[in-house]
Formats: sequence, structure tokens, C-alpha cells
Amino acid sequence: MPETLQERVARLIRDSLGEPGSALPSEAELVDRYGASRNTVRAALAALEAEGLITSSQGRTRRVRQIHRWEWKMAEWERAHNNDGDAWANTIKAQGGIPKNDLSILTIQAPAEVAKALQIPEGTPIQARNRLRWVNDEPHQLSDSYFPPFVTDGNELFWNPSDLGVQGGLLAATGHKQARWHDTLTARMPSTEESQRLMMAPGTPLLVHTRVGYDAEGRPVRYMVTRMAADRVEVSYDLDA
Amino acid sequence: MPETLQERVARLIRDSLGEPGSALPSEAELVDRYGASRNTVRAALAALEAEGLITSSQGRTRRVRQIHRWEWKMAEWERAHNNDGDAWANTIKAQGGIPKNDLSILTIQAPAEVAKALQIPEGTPIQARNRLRWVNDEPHQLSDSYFPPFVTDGNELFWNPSDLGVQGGLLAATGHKQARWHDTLTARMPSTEESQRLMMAPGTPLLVHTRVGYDAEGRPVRYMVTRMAADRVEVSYDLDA
DNA sequence: TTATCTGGCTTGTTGGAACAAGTTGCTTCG
DNA sequence: CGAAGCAACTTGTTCCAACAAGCCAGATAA
Repeated sequence: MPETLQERVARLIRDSLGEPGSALPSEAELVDRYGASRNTVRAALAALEAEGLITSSQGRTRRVRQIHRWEWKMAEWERAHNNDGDAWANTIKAQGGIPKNDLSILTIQAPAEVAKALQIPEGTPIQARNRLRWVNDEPHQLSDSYFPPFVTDGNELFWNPSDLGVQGGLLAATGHKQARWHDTLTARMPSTEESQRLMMAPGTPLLVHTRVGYDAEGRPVRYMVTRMAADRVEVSYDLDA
Repeated sequence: MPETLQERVARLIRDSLGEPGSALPSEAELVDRYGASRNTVRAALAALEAEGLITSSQGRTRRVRQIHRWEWKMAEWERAHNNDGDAWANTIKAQGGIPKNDLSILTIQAPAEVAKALQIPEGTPIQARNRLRWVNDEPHQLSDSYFPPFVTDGNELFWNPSDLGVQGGLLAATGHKQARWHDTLTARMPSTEESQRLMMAPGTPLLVHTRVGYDAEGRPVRYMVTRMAADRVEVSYDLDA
């Protein structure tokens, strides 16, 4: 099967990309250079954008995309979390970034996925803590935590929004210290809403992390889902034999 | 800023998507239904495809995409790996899948990324073990391992390709048992080559896992990079406080 | 009955054109 | 000198048209 013209143009452009941040030729020049129509050139450029290689916006020349990832240390993080303050913020600060936090607390009816993780009936009223984290005034991740009723019931502490970033500490403070965690990681393309909220460039996947925390008795005390722009973060774990 | 026509059409189609696997209306019908040109309808459909919501191929009607992810247990995996056979294959079998393995062994000059991880000079000749793993005759992941010279030198075992899936066991057998690991996870869009090798559908990101294994003396004895089709796998970790 | 073929469906590729809208730098005016 | 404004770029949106190519089912032939 022969290569189509737009594939050929895409390949030629891809191979001629310069340094990150450098400008691409304009569409008009690419039309001249490769003898293809603007439609074809634009199809090729759209493919490169979907691969996450270039950026584009109306009026400005396209540029080679540049990415920097912040490391998020998962193993350290939660253990520290059981004790002191916002370990995520500390991780970012240690890498020279300025972290920020938006938190909203609400009561919802447990959706299927949450109910399954927390081993409670679907529709049970539970507390959700939805967090939007920023680094250098750039939105970074949407981190939503859910707690089962037996943990939050009668605990005023859980309704205090000034207690930033310390859900682990919150659990420890209320006698439900986490003893074990089960994490999953996968990736998918963002919905339009997620893309807008995280100000994600086209061609950027979403890295999705879930964590279920269990207490010493093995009961799930917390379910957390974190959605991150994959070009801005790298998750890490340290393991021992 | 008003919604463009193709955005509007994309949104309307997105909201009318049926069950996974169900067929979409043809382009011609969408043109009629929304009063937009074929170009515009196709732009909307391309956006949905880039979001990973639908599939398309020439001649066949588009369908709502359906995904199933296999779990890959990272924490268990390597610890078992230090001892017995192919733990990855066992994990897949336990979930009802049929695993398969392609292995090729070669000597390369350490590229920058590998050299940094193994703490050796760039360009050092090292052994690379490139693995392609399948599940149910579907390509699943590209897993490349690299070993520093002091581990492989004079060890015939490392050149035996029949010893599938036991690099951890290989290290243990040759006196370089791994004591600690450092993992990182991130995601990006695949290159065309990766997309072809893994037979990935458009709109599917690549989940990239790296692991550096250290021996008891803290020397890196192995660097592994695994690239997975994100719609076919979910990585998991179990952690203790 | 079975295998083949063909016509009519589907999506894919490529061209053309016109206008809209955002950016940038130069020129001109106060 | 500074600010406003304009001209000339850039990419974005939307239409139209024609043909290529893959798929499938029903009709036809062995």
C-alpha cells in the first residue's frame, strides 16, 4: 500500500523539525515546497499536532513543542501524608515550582465506580473533596477524593477547607490511618471539559491515577482519582525487594 | 467566542453516541441531519476519533469504541521475577488471556537516556533485550531492557534467548539480584512507528513505564523501558505504610 | 448448494476557493 | 517620543467537487 500524499508531507515535515520552540514554515511555504494543496498540508500538520509534536494557534506560526515534566513521587508521598502537611506541594517546591491548591468540598451520591472502590452501595451519600492543583499558575491536575460515611460521620474536621492537602493527615487525625494502598495507572485522551479545565494542548493525553486507601482492618477509607496532563507530570515509585 | 460549526456537530454527535460497539450514522446522513458540509462533518468525526471515542476504517461504518484493559501488577511482578519464571505471563493468564513473547538480543552503544540511568558513559557497548509481548494475538507492549557491562561480561546465560521473561531471574542467577527499583510512569502520543508496531487505533496514547533496578550495593544493574497501548493495559501497585 | 461477481454502499484522498480572525511590526499622527 | 492604526502576514472555518478504495450483501453462475 503506497504512502498517501499527506502521510508523505507529514513525514517530511516531521523529519525536518528543528529545536523545541523553533518555528515551522508557514502553510503557504509548505504548499510551495511540497507541491500539495493547502488541505493536504493542513491534514499533515494536524497529524503532527495530534502526535504532540507541534503547537498551533490562530495568527501565530506553528512551533515545535517543548515539554517539561514535574516528578510526582508516589511512594514517598502518601507515607509522609499520613503525618505532616501537603507533601505534594513540597515535592513541587523541591523541584523549583510554585504549587497552588483549589479545594471544594461537597456531598454527592456515590457513582458506580466510587461505590465499588469503597465497597458501599451505589447512591450512598458520601463526601467528595475535589482539588485543582496548579504549578507556576499552570493547571496541573484534578484530584478528587471520596470518603465512606463511617469515616466522615460526626467529624467536623472533614468540613474544614482550610486544611489543604492533608487528606491522609485528616484520616490519621480521625483515627482511620491508612495502612495499605492500591494504585492503578492508565492513560486516555481527555474529554473537552477536562481539556479546557487543565488547559491542555491538543495531542496531550491524560494520565489517570487511582488510589484506594485501606485502614489496618482492611476497610477502604478513601478513594482518590487524579487526572493529570501527561506532558506536565511524571509519576514515580520507589520499591524494595 | 461562539462555538464553531464543527465543534457544534462534534458535540451533538458525541452526546448521541450509543452503546460501545454500536454503529454511527453515515457521513451522508450526518450531513443531512446537521446541515453541514461533508468536510465539516468529517472534521467533527476526526475530533471524536482523536478523543478515542470512535473507530473508523475505510468502507466500514464508524462505531463507538470499546476498550478492555488488562491489569499489570507492578509490585508483585518484579518480586516474583527475582525468583521464578515469567510473572507477566502468569498475570495475564490469571485474567483469562493468552500471553506470548518475542525476544531479540543485541549489542548496542548506550544512548544518552540509557547511559544516564545505568550511570555509564554514553556510547558504552551494552546488551539490549528487546521484547514484544502479545495478549490474545494482539500486540501489547514493547519492553526493552538494558544491562551494564559489569553484569553481562562473561555470562553466557545472558545470550540465551530461550530463557523468556526472566531478566530478573537472570540477574539473580548471575549474582546481581535486584534489591531496589525506581519506576516512572508517563504518557504521550505514539510515533508512527510505535503506532504501527503495536497496531494502535488513532486516539490512543502510549503509557510509558521505566524501571531502574539496583543491586544490594546500590549499583544500577538494569534499565527497562516499557511502552504500552494505553487502551489495553492498566498498571497497578500495592503499597504498605 | 456453493462460489463468484458485481453494484451500491461506506469512508479516504486531494484538489480548489473564499472569507474570518488573530498577531505582529511598521508607519503615521498627535 | 509615544500611541494609535493600518497593512501584511499568519492560521482557522466552511463550502464545493471528483475520484479512489474498501466492504458487504444480493444476484448470478457453476
